[in-house]
Amino acid sequence: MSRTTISNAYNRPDQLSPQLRQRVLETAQRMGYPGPDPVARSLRTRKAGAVGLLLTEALSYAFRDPAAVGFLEGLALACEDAGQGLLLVPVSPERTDVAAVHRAGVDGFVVYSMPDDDPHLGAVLQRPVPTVVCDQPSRIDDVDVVGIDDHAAMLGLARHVCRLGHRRIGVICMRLTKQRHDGFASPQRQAGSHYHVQRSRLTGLQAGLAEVGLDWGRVPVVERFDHTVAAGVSAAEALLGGHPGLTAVVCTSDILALGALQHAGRLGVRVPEDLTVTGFDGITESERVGLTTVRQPVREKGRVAGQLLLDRGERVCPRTLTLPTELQVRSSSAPPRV
Amino acid sequence: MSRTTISNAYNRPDQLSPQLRQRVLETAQRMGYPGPDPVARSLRTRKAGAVGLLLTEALSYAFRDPAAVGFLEGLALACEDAGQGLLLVPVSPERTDVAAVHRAGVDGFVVYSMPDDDPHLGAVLQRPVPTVVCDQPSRIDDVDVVGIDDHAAMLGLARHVCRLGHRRIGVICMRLTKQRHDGFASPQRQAGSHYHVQRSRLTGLQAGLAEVGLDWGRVPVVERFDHTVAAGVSAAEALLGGHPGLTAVVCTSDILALGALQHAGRLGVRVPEDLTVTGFDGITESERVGLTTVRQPVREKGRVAGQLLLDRGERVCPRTLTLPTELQVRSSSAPPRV
DNA sequence: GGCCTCTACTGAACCGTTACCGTCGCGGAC
DNA sequence: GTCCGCGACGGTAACGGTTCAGTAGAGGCC
Repeated sequence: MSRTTISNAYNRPDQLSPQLRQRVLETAQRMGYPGPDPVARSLRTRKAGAVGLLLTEALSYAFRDPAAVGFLEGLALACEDAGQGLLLVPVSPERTDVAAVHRAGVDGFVVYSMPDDDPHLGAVLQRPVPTVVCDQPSRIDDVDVVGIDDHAAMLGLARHVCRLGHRRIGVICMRLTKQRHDGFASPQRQAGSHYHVQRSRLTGLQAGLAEVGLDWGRVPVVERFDHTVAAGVSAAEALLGGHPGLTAVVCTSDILALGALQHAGRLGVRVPEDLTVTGFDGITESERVGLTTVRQPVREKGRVAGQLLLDRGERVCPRTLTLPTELQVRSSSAPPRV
Repeated sequence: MSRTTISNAYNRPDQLSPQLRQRVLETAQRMGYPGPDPVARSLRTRKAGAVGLLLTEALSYAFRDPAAVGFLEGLALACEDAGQGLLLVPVSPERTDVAAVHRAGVDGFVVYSMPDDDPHLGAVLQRPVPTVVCDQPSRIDDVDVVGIDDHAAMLGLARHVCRLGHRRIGVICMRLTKQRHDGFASPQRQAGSHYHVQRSRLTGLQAGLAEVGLDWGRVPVVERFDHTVAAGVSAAEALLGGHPGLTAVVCTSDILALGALQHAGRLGVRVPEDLTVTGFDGITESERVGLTTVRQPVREKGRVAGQLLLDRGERVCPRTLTLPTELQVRSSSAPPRV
């Protein structure tokens, strides 16, 4: 019996008589044939049926960040709709081991918020498959980009804080380099950050403060490598400890802001009466605690990234999608005490 | 130049002289050869370099469940350590479309908490690759199993509640069938549940209540299809509305318990003075709100599942691992008012 | 009966690698 | 001078499918 007939029995039931098909399947069952091999099929059809995802860091890290999980959810949703798998590519955190990218049998890649100069990104671009980059500007041609306008969003938040009357403002931000650094970050360190998202948020903030004449060089910025509530606590401690007169703490993520709130609570500092605290992302928890923040559509971002990758008809020109953000003014921000 | 040499240039630098290798790579670059094709390589080496994961339902659903996210994190961690990818297999929620399982190019599968009779599970077992099943007993030979003892864990919780003196107890549980059903669930409906986890927790509870002479047939059990805080709220509303005399509400998940707490708060019912509420899972949020619950090591579960799949030396006999759980007594449980 | 069409099935060519083994040239030992 | 060993590289055959271009036979039509 010919191989073609077997193939048809599995893939094109209408191409052969039901009884022959039945006979083929029974025989296969009897002989312990497990059905067509997916890899061989992929080789021949030149379709892997899956999308590769490169996450920032150690995978485990991403799963603790609600924004990343939301993104993942949206992306998974898009893949599911298209019947495509989603392959989490193992990115060794420190190593330059790009082999995993080369070994990924996928029809396209989504790169989520990687440091600018990451070798993995380079490896992805070498691969002859379409790619969508998230939260990262791409000078590279032929690559779709989806993200938000971090600069403008943070500018809006800065204006809100300034309009309330705050002039003594401190900042807590996420990691700026791949190397661990916990402490105050100078303007040149900020400018040299590997992470586009953090850079943009800081420059947005800077622009906002400049509008009311504040000198960015005098604004204390505390950086934390870990992105956890605990890191937010310790950052707030360092910030308020070194600058007791601050009336507002602007954080570049909700997680860090939650930590700042927690620290204020322990200190007996009332929010917002004594201190204004703001975040960024709009995670679920932020609403519950009344955190003023910028909501960004993380789930939508993932979904759009997936669709951009999968729905490309014969589209050739790369697209750049900027999703809207929304300033969420809640109860953690108020005018400073006179 | 022979193909073998090219292959060696990429994969076995020690097998050829540096200058030849250099020449090969340069020529490849110049000719636009993107490096060895991962799919063809997989076909030849019979290794896909990835593990497939089947999640309960629509992927998107899982990402909202902290327990599932924790599991995913642990599994991703294990895969990352082994340099393996993690493929999220798109499981169409309602459809019996098993094709995605057949098309997944993976070296093994992890099946996470699927309904007993799910056709996808059957399709996985047909595939000639090792499989690890989670939170599900497996009569099937040749399959590793990892999970917790839901029955015993819930029995422990039940004893705690009974020892406090509660006798008028209501229950809120997650979905028992794939078909949507929101409302009270009779004992036979419980017994007919497709979800082993829910079944075990309920029988554990039943056993615990039986020890103090309570008739399970008289214990109201409210089922909710959606696993959200909002569903917990509405379930608590139905439960307390129909049975005003209850002194304790036992929930089979923390998420639902959070909803019950919320509903109690809105009602002005004090916890634990007027009402005891318990959960299950031990998610982060449960600690913050002081929820009495059973902590299960979700991350560890994922990690162990991955290791079981990847580390199997020449082990043949299937293994069953039962991870420990821990009763967490917090401030949401107390003796009933006299 | 010859021609044509249609259905049901088959043969052979690829898809892009890697594993296995053979060959070739060279230097050193006897 | 011959033989052996070794390092470096090349040839060939799978790996397990799908696809495309057939072919055999049945049946309809003139």
